[in-house]
Amino acid sequence: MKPRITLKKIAKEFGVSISTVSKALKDSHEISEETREKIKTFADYYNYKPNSLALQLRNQRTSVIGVVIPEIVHHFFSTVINGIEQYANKKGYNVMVCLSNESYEKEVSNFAVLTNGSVDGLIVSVARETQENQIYKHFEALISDDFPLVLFDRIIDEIKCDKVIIDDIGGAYKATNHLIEIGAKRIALITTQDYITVGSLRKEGYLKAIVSNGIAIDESLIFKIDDTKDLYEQIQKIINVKNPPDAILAVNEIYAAIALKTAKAKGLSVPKDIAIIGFTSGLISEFTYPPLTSVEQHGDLMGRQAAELLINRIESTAPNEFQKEVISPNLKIRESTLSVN
Amino acid sequence: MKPRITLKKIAKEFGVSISTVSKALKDSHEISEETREKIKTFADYYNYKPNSLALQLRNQRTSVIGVVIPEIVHHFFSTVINGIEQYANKKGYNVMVCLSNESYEKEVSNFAVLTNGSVDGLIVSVARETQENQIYKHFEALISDDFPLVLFDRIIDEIKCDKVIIDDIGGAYKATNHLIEIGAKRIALITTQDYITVGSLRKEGYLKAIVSNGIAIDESLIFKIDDTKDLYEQIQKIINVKNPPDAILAVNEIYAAIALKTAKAKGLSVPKDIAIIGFTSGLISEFTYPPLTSVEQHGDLMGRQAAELLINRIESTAPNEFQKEVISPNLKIRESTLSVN
DNA sequence: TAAAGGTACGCAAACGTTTTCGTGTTTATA
DNA sequence: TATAAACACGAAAACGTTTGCGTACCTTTA
Repeated sequence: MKPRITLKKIAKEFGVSISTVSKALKDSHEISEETREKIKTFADYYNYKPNSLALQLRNQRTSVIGVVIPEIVHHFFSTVINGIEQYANKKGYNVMVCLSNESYEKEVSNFAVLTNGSVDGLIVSVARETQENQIYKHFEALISDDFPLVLFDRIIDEIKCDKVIIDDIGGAYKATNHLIEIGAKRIALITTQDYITVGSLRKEGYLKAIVSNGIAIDESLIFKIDDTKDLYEQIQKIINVKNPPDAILAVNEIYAAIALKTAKAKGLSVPKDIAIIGFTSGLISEFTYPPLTSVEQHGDLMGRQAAELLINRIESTAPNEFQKEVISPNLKIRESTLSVN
Repeated sequence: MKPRITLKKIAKEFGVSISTVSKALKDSHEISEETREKIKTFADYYNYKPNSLALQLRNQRTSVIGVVIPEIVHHFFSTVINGIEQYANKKGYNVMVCLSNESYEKEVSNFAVLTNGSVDGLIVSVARETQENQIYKHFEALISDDFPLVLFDRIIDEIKCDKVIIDDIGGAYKATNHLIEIGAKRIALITTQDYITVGSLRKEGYLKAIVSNGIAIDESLIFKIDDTKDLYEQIQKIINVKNPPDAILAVNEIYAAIALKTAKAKGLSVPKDIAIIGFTSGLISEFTYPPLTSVEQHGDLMGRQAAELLINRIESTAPNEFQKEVISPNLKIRESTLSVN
C-alpha cells in the first residue's frame, strides 16, 4: 500500500509547521488567506484525510461499537446486527462484529481484544457455553470498569447493565393461548436446555397459559432439545409415537420446521391433526407448507434499541440508571394453526 | 468509563521511566529481576492491557479487515461473513462490517470511513446501485493507492484486484442440464436485471445448456425480476398463464420458493407438472414442500478464500499478481426435481 | 516615537506505545 | 588499581493529530 499523505508531509512541502497545516485545513483565521488556500488545494489534490487512528488516540474515543454474538448465520442475529448498524451509522458510529461461536473461551478472548481501546462500548448476546458454565468474570470485569455494555436476548440477570429482551414469557403465553383457542388439548413444548435463559422463560409462558386455562401440566409433553446432537432424530421421537400431541410450540423456527416436516412424513395433517407454532424471525416459516404461524421477535428493533441504549451510555457523562427494554412479540398467524375444529 | 491504566501511571507509581515499565512487562533482560516482578504483579493486579490504538498507530497496522456488503439479512452474505471471520480470526485479525444497503452513496461513505487508517484492507461485494450506475471512482481510488482489496460475488471486471466468485455460468449450466435430463422441455429462467453481474452470468450458463442440448432459445421464457417491486406479483405472472413452463431455474432461493408456492397455489404438482431449482445458500430450500433442489454457493468457503487473499496481500511485501478464485457450485438434488417421467 | 494592538505563524504537550541508543554505576579482570 | 565488561535504567524519537500559548513582525494610535 502506498504511504498515506500526512500533515507532516504537507508541512515539509511548504516549509511550514505541522500546526500551520492543521489550522489551515480547518480554516483557522490564524492562518493567512494565501497560505490557507495553497495548503488546501495541495491537500485536496493529494486527497488528504486525517488518520483516524491518530484522532481516536487523541480524542480517546473510537466511534466504534463492538458486537459479540454467538453466530451470524442465523436470521435473528443478522436482523439484530442490521438494526444495530442502522442506528449506529446514523449516529456516526461503526460496527465491529465478533462471533463467539457459542464458545466461552472465544467470548472471553473477543472481550479482551475489543476492550483494549478499539471500541467505545459492547453489545452482547451470551454464548451458550457461558450460560451453561455460569462463569461471568469477563462481564464483571467490564462492569467494575464502568465499561458501556448492553446485553440483548440472551442476558444475565446478575450483571448490572442495560438490557434489551423480548417478552419471552408473554410471547409463549400468547402462542400457547392461541393453540388452546383453536382447540388443542395436548400441547407439546419443544424447547432448549434450561440454561438457555430464553428457553426457560418461554417454558414459563407456556406453563402459565396451560395453567390459566385450567389444563393439567403434563411434564411428558415438554421436550428439551440438545443443540449439539441430531435435531431430526430428537424431534422425530416426539412425534413418531402412538399418541402424539395435537399441537406444538417450538422455541425457534428450525425446531418448528422440522416438527412440521416430521409430522407430514408421518401422514399427519397440519393443522388438522397437529397445529404448530414456532418462535422466529426467519424466512423459513413463510415458505413451509403449510406456512408456519410464528412469534415475531423483531430483531431489527431489538438491535436499534440496543444501539440506542449503548450510545446514550457512551455519550452521557452522568451515570444514569440501567434500563431494561422489553419488546412485545406478536403472533403472525399463518396456516399451520388454522382452526382445528 | 473508568480511565484505563497506562504505562505512564505504572511508571509514576514506582518512580521509574515509562520505558522501564514497558520492558519489564515484556520480560526484558535489561530490567532487574526485582523491578520486573514488582511491576508485573502491579500491572497484573490492575489488569493492564496495552492500548491497541496506540499500538496500531505505532505499528501502522490495525489487524482489522473491513467488509462492505449490500445487506446482512441474507443467508448468503451472512455465511460469507462467517467464513471471513473464521479465517481472519485464526490469523489474528478482526472484522468490521459495514452495510451499503445497495446504495452507491453509502458504499462510498463506507469506503471513506474505513480507508482512513481504521482497517488494513477491504472485502467488498458491490452494491446494486453502483453496478447500475457503473461509477467506480471509489474503487479506482483504492487501486491507485495499492490499497488491499478483494471483491467477491458481485465483482467489477475493470477493477484490477483479487477476486472470489462462484462459477455462475457452470452452476446454471449444471442446473439447466439437470432439468433437461429429467425431461423438461420448456425451462423458464427467473433472473435479476442485467446489470447484476451474477444474474447475467447465470443467464449465460442457462443459455449454454439450452443450446448445447439442441433446444431452441425462447426469449419469452426469460424473466427479469425487479427487486424493488413486489416479487409475488411478478412471479405469478410467469406461472399463472395458460401454458406455463414445465421447469424453472431461479437465480436465488426466494424467487424459487415463491415460484414453488405460486405453482402449488395454481394446483400444479411439483415436480410432476413443473420442476424447480434455485440458486441458494439458504435454509428455505430444505423446508419447503417439496424441498427445493438448489445450486449450493458455498458462502463460507467464499468468505474464507476472500479473507485469505486479502491477508496474503496485506502481509506480502512483494507485489504479487492479482488472483481470481473460482468456486465450483454443486447441485443439491432434492424432491423438487425428482424425475418428471 | 513609544506603546498598543493585530497578524501569521511555530513550539510543545498530549494521547499510549515500542525501541534504539545512550549513561551511570557496579562488578570482574589483568 | 586502572580498565573493561556487565548491569539497570532513562531519554527521546516515532506513529499523526489538535490546540493553547508564545513570539516576531508590522501597523496603528496617542
